[in-house]
Amino acid sequence: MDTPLATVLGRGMPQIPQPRSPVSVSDRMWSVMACFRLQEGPLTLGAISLRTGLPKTTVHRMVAQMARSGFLDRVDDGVTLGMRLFELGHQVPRSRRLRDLALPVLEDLQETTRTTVHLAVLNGTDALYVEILRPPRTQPLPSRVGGRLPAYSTGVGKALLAHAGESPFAATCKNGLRPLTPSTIRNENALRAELAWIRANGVAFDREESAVGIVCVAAPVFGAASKLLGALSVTGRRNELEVDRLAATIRMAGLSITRRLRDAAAVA
Amino acid sequence: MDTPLATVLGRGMPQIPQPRSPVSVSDRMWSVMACFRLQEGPLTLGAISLRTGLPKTTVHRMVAQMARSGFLDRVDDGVTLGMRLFELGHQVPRSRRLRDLALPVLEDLQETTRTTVHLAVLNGTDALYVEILRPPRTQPLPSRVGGRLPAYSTGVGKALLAHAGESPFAATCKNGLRPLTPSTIRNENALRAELAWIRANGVAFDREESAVGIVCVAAPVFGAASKLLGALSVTGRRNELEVDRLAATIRMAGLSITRRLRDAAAVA
DNA sequence: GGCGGCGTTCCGGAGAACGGGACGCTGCCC
DNA sequence: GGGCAGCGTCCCGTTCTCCGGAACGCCGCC
Repeated sequence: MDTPLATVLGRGMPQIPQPRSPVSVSDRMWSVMACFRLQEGPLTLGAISLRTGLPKTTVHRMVAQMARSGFLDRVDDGVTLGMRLFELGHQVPRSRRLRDLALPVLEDLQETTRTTVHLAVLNGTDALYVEILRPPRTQPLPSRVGGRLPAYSTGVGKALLAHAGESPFAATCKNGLRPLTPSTIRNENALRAELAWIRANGVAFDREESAVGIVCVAAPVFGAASKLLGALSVTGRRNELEVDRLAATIRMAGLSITRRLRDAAAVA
Repeated sequence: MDTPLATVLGRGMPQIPQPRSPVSVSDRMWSVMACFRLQEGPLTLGAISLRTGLPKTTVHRMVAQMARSGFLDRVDDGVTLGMRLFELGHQVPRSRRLRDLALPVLEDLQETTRTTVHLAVLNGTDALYVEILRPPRTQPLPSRVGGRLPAYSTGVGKALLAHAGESPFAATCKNGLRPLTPSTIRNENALRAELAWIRANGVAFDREESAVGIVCVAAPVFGAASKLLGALSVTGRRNELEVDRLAATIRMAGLSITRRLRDAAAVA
């Protein structure tokens, strides 16, 4: 994500005239798409060239091709991600199946708790939000469907990390624990202990670890063969949400979804 | 969409040994992604090879590259669309901006009418659903976020088509009007008249034209400079929804969103 | 008029993509 | 057990597509 393509390409580092590691077109296409940021308008070819480190000519050609294929859209003065990507994104089965089966339970949870409900999956070392239900007419929290946060710093993320086995944990430690707030876990051993606690108790708490003033309770969701599929959480402002009282409710919701997933798997 | 890649590639037609029209990798990648269908499990390499018309070896290599880039995910026994696509799909600005600004109004509409609310944009000659709000605990309608239907056959679609200018209308006629139900408009002149009526009245009705037993009322949404951005609709079962009584409400909602979009554009 | 930035076109060179062919594996059926 | 169909994978010579520097036309601005 933050890897500048120049690194991947072995460019922008003139001091080392490496034979230039072979780069697939697929890599280049990815890097072009990845340089679009949320909350930004269209990008010019020049901007894309700058961000990817690809020569202007190359960007020109690739954008033309990708626009023909529908990956990108040409708008009045620039380029944006294309509607075909929107379409494809909603067909990704990993998120889709989970979401569809979890939705009724999430709705119940949303209605009984009157708070914001999150559903997330683990992607690399990040928690990636798959669905968010907000109570109508409230100041929305900053979380976004399709957005991601480091797993160790959020409730859903820790619930995921706790049940995902050793390798994501190791990767997390290797990446380093950068604190988002004063309360974010910043120590490998503390994280290990926290995850053990989460495994033992079936819920994860987030006490202002991802954003100041925001707290949350989360529980994991499993599929057939006890495979970790995702996690759900209830989130709110510190003075409006009593996380301890909701722990049992969230665990319950997690188990409900797990049950639904297993039943669906049995039918299919 | 339904174009077999073999055609694009000039393959599979041995009788004409054309010099083989040049095909970009981007096209091939697109065709690989496009052969995944909703409600389907993972595909094997062989299946992808079959659907795209690409040689097995080529598919093997491309899938490997695309999986490395995150476009695809390798699962136990096959390949699926990757989580990165999910992520990218949610950043597409055309749908994102519209959705974000329309959402509060859609929620109000959902709450006051207690029915399913749709938000869609025009993509080619199809209506592409960008957001759907369903009343909790109801039998869901078949529509899907990220799904598409021919514009001429749905309420939102006709509202879009009516205000999209001549070219989408011409394309629609060229594609042919395939009826989805006995009530679907199947005549070019009838469609033209219907669209004129919609422009004059500001709302579009769908009386079981896209699915038997399903009716809907729709209205367009415009942005700055009166540019058509999308359309919204309220949908329900024939015996539960009185479309005529809701016409004014939907028009009102459409205008509210239009206003919000203009205000937001003025600020930005 | 000079200039910086934009998007665009051209074209020779080269390296990534291509795909036929062959291999090892599994599961199925005679 | 042998044959076989289908799977994923690997090898490797060919070649076609991608690559990107250079140059161009265009606008808006000091």
